[in-house]
Amino acid sequence: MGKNLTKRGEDYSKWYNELVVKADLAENSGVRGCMVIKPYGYAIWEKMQAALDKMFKETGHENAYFPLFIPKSYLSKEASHVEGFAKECAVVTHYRLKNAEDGSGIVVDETAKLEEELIVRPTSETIIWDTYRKWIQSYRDLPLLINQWANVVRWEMRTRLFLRTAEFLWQEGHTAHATEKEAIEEAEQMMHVYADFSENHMAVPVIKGIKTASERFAGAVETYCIEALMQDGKALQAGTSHFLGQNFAKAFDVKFASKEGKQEHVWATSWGVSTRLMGALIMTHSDDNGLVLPPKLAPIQVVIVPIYKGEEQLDAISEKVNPLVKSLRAKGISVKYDNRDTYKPGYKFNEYELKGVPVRLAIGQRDLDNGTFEVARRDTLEKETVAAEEVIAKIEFLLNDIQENIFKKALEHRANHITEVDSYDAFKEVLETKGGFISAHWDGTPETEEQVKNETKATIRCIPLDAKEEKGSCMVTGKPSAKRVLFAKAY
RNA sequence: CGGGGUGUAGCGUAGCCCGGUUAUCGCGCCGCGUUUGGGACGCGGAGGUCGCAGGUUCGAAUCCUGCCACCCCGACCA
Repeated sequence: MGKNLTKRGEDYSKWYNELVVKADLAENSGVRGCMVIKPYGYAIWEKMQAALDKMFKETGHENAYFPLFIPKSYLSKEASHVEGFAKECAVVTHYRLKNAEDGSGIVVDETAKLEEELIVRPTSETIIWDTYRKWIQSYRDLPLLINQWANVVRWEMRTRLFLRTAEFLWQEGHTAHATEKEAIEEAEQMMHVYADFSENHMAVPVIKGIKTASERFAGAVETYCIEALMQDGKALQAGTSHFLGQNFAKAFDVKFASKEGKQEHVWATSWGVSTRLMGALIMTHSDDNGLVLPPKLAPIQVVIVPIYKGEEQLDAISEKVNPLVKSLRAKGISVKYDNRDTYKPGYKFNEYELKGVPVRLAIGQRDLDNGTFEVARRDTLEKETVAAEEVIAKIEFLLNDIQENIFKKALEHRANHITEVDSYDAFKEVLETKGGFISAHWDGTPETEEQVKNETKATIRCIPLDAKEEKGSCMVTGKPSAKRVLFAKAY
């Protein structure tokens, strides 16, 4: 690890992969492009799930579950959807194996060929809309607001832990509405929910915006997104919410009888975030000592490390620690008292720093004598000695303060890495030297976007929602432009 | 699928060009003892189809052929 964090390019990639492994979050499974999420990593995902799920419920959504397998014909019903996903689908063609006649092992039983191949879902729009047709008859059945927690498979050429794995965990919301306006509001609402989660739970600042036509989801009319900026100056799409118009309703013939008694196609949205968010979390906050977790998502918020010689001292320490653990837990704070005698304190300090535990308490003979604890915070690595009777208040303060502080830090970093440019030369210069988001005028054509991508590898991350109207001219073609868009190299 | 690279113990590696004792070292693991306020130390120990299959040779981790896997760069992508 070491100084790699502040560098760009390959070093950062290496640092990230090493950090993930060392912090015990995940590993390559040996199955092409798939990862094993280890218990500590999964505990973070569970915290994210819980917080998101609560927000979905608060906005009126319910959870359901749909099949993993999708008949091939479903996928082809929506033209642009199939085009977008066809190249990365795992396909089930047979349903049985048998022993090879020459004894060489297990082989596919060719007589067990499926009449119609099944696709392992790369996303569930098609199978869900096929089901919605049966569920929706009347305007009284609308809106239908459903979310699913699931795994999906996309056969990516190249994969990377958390950021792009062949199989990943996510949630996908799929809603049906009576009116276009309501569906658009839903798509916008979920983008705001994602932004809220990202900033207030993950402490990752994001920019809300809409995607250009070429970056749009396959089958969507409009794609809303939140874009985050990593410490190495590359952008990461953290979540998307799509207004699907009537595309899927028409493809799957989902109609409802309106109040007026007319048959109309419903209006749809879909939205999702994935385990990629964990990648965002890691790459936004971590430093050379390891992970830095926001207190709201840390599986362990406080760790207590005893420093002792012999059993007697440990007992004396435990006597002080046990009631503290109890009262912290009563306040809903997750605490680990690490009294393992197989590791030394120094080892434990490093271990929990690597794992990003926000607050660490240490207590030894010196503290017993003085009635104190040593309190250390992960974000700044500062340590101080706190009187035992003040320690709970101190912990509560720190959990809030760390949450705010790491967000502020990330926000500052991002603010320093949004650069306005007015010429293509300046654009290239900033992209090479500083990276980050580049705010520039664009003529609105896919051709120009494509040209920039081919020449610089930067793409338009989004047209920010809050972009102010500003007359300008495209940095490439000089044609008129009404507002600036954000370019960046992305993961 | 194109271009490059790498496969040696759980992990990271030396040895390979120039074939020749019992395959190197570090981390980790196990045992005993001393340690414990920032990744402890000493002594002892276990652990290997040198990616796989052929070939050359008295002899192959090393040379040759074929295959496989993984990594990096492209195209693709949450």
